[in-house]
This record gives sequence, C-alpha cells and structure tokens, in this order.
Amino acid sequence: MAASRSQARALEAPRGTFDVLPGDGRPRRALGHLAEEIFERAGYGYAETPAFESADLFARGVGEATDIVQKEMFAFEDQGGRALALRPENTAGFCRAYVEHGMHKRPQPVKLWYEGPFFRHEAPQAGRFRQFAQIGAEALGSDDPSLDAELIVLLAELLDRAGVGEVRLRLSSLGTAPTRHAYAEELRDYLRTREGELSEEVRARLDLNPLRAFDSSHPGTRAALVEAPKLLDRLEPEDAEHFAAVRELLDDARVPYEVDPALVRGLDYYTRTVFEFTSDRLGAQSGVGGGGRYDGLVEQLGGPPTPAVGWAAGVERILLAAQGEDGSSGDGRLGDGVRREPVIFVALESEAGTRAGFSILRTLWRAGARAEMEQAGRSLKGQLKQASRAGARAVVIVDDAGMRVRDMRSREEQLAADPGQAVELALGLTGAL
RNA sequence: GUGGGCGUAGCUCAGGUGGUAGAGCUCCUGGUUGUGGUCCAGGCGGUCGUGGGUUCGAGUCCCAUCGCUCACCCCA
Repeated sequence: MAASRSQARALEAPRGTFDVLPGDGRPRRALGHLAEEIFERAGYGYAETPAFESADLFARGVGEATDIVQKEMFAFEDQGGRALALRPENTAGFCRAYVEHGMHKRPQPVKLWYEGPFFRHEAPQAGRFRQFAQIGAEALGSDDPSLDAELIVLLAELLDRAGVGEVRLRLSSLGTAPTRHAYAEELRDYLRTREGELSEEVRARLDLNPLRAFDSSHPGTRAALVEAPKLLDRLEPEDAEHFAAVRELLDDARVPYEVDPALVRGLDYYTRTVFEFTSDRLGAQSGVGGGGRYDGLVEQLGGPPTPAVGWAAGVERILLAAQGEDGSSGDGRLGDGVRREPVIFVALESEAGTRAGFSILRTLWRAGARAEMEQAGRSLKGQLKQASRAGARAVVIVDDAGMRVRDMRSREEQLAADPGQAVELALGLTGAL
C-alpha cells in the first residue's frame, strides 16, 4: 500500500485517505446497489447534501463539546472569509436541508437515505480513515417507535445481506434532553465522590460530558461505574414507554439485541433510542453502524419541533467485515452474483486496421454488446491473451486482407466479407442476437 | 496527540558478522501449444523511504526525519 520513492512521496494520497482500485471497486459498488434496493423498497428517497457546510452547522448540530467538533473537523476559510468545514457526518446537513427546503410541509415522516464521503481528522487505524464513506438513513417528522424499529431492521438487513457475518446490536435510551441533563448532573455528582478512582481523561471531561465515562476502558473508572446510577432508571414515563415499544417491535421482528445502559453515543444530539452494531471481525474500531433518535436537532437548527431518527454505517468497515478472515472471499456476497455479458474483442493485425476496427467497435457498442479493442500495440498472440483475460467469447481480427471472427471456445475462425457480417458473426457467438 | 511494529522492483519478499542489489508473481517479446488460457527462453522494471554521520567502502552500523501500520483515544 505504501509507495516508497521519494519522488512519489509528494504525490501520495494524503494521510488517512485511500484509492479505490478496480478490484475493490466491485464490492464497493455492489454495497451501494444493495443499499439502494433495500431503501427504495422501504420508501426512502435518495438525497445528497454538500460535502462541506458552514462550520457553524456542525458546531451547533453535532455539538460543541464533542471530539468531532473539538478536534476532528477539517475546517477552513474560503476566499470570502466564510468559515466552512468538510462534513464529519450527515445528520446535521440533512436537518439543515429539511429546514431550508421546508420539508416539514411534505407528508411526514420524510424518509431519506444517502451514501457519500465524510471527513474526520483522526489518527488512521484499521477501519478508521480521514476520508471515509458512509451509507445512512434518516426519518424526520415523527416520533413513532416503529420508525426506530424500522431503521434498525433495515440496517440489520443491510449488514446481513452484505455478508458481514455475526454482529452484536446494543440498544439503549437516553430519554429526552432535560432528563438526560438532570441525569448528567446526578452522574457527575456521583463520580465526584469517587474521583480518585477515575482515569485522568474521564476526570478532565467530568464537567463537559460526564456520560462519556461509560466509554472508558479504564479499570478504575469501570469499577466506579458499576454502582453508578443508570440513565435507564431515570427515564420519564413516556420515554420509557417509547423505549418499551421499540423493543417490542424488535422482539416481534426477531432482531436480537442487548440493552446496554452504558451505550453512549459521542454526538450530543441523540435523544431516546440509541443503538450500535458491532462486529468482532474488525479491529479496535468494531462499530459497523449506529445511530439513534435526535428529536431536538431540527428545532435547534432553526426549524419547527421535529422528532427524527437515523443511523450511519461505515462502508469501509462493512467491506472489511464482509471480507472475512481469509482476506478475500469471506461470505462473498457483494458483487459475486452479478453475471457479466461475454465480451467481443477487436484484434488488429495491421496498423491500417485501426479505422475499420474502431468502426466495428462502435457498431458493437450501439448493438448493446460489451466490446473492447486492442490499443496497446500487442502482438496477435498478446492480443488473444488479452482477449482471454477480458473474458472474450469472440474476437474480430482485422488485417490488411479483411477480417475474420474467432470463436474463443472452439478456436474456429470464419471469414467475414464485410464489417457488417463480422459484427453479425460476433454477436451470434455471444448470443446477443 | 501518545506508544509498539515496519519501510529493498507494480505486488509478495530474500539479502549472517559492512564490499557496491536478487527471487517469485505481474506485464511485454520470441518459441512451443492448431494465432489465447500449459510449458521454455528473454526483456522492461530499484537514487535499497529521506537527510546526515561513521568508514577506503553502508541496503547492511549510528542519529535525525518522513511515511505506513496497529493500539490508546474516538467513532462509522
């Protein structure tokens, strides 16, 4: 993966980015197609927002106190002095678009899905990049628990059909903002009484966001948290009801999950339901997809009060998990099913053949056939080898005398009187006629 | 940002105790195979990450630096 020449160094892809080469391209595209199929069936419309937005959107949307905003944003100024940032996630952007385009006037809920690149300035690691792709879905405009369940079911289906293998689904509820804030106070007070046992990081964050203590792997912190009050026990009755309804629907759908009171998502906007799918096929970055409800976000961004749910899944992580241990095939579902039409290869035995060959190539394309022509000056032997590699069923060989069509299976050749007949013969061999 | 591992041809890697670069694969050519998927031969391809130092001489030793990678952290 690493280039090595110093000359090339300056021209390497930036740290934390990667090139998608043809080999990786197929499963990647297949994942997108799979997502499209799943979402369209469920009534989700494809939407896109810009790859960069006003930096303020993320500060207000994602949360000033989050790591994402505090230290991971690619922020910059444009020539007009506007403060912009590459989007670190999509929810804030969709909410902005929802407000900007008055989507609250549409039939609710508005269901959207997306796929695209996101940017976070983090130290790269297995499954973690500075530019990465996410597939995600959001449903805005209803607090119905069936939306929470629906989105989780859709994500479960996507992961399953992508072939990521066994996943774990953790589920919890954060309640609404006020209960969460009250709980944060309570937790902070509790943790203060055991401050000596906590890790330095957790102590430093105590004021900013005590809930984050639950993410810590520090032994002392974990021990102190065992006896800590649980947010789930502090939910308002209607939040608890909502959570129970979501669980009921998941039970009915036979989606296995575990309720994990320690599940705290790192974005400030979450309310009520939160969830995360993890896979042990990944390294330390075990999360393949996750999300939750963000009932206050649209309003916070200047829109009408609008409950909403959504999730995002990491494309690279799904691909990584779907790859399996052996590194290549794995469950092998992504893109393996696509049947490809046979190719017709146009071989040139003389330089003068280029014009005739190119004309035949265009005719084949217009006829809807897959066709390629020799363009590297190879010997005929090399051309046939190339035709083989390209998956050719027929080869049209053009020379000074005329042209003939070779059947790559029987190795038999037929003379063609003119280009029209050559095309006909070739199409006949590939079954395209 | 911090720590561990690693940086030799496009890819995967060899290169005890320093002596001035190799293999396999890929690609191309020729031969063979009925002009292709086998086999044989040949060829293209490397400022040994970079800079400095020690030395008559460094891919091999020392220092620095950059990059990759894994982990912490955080998250998709």
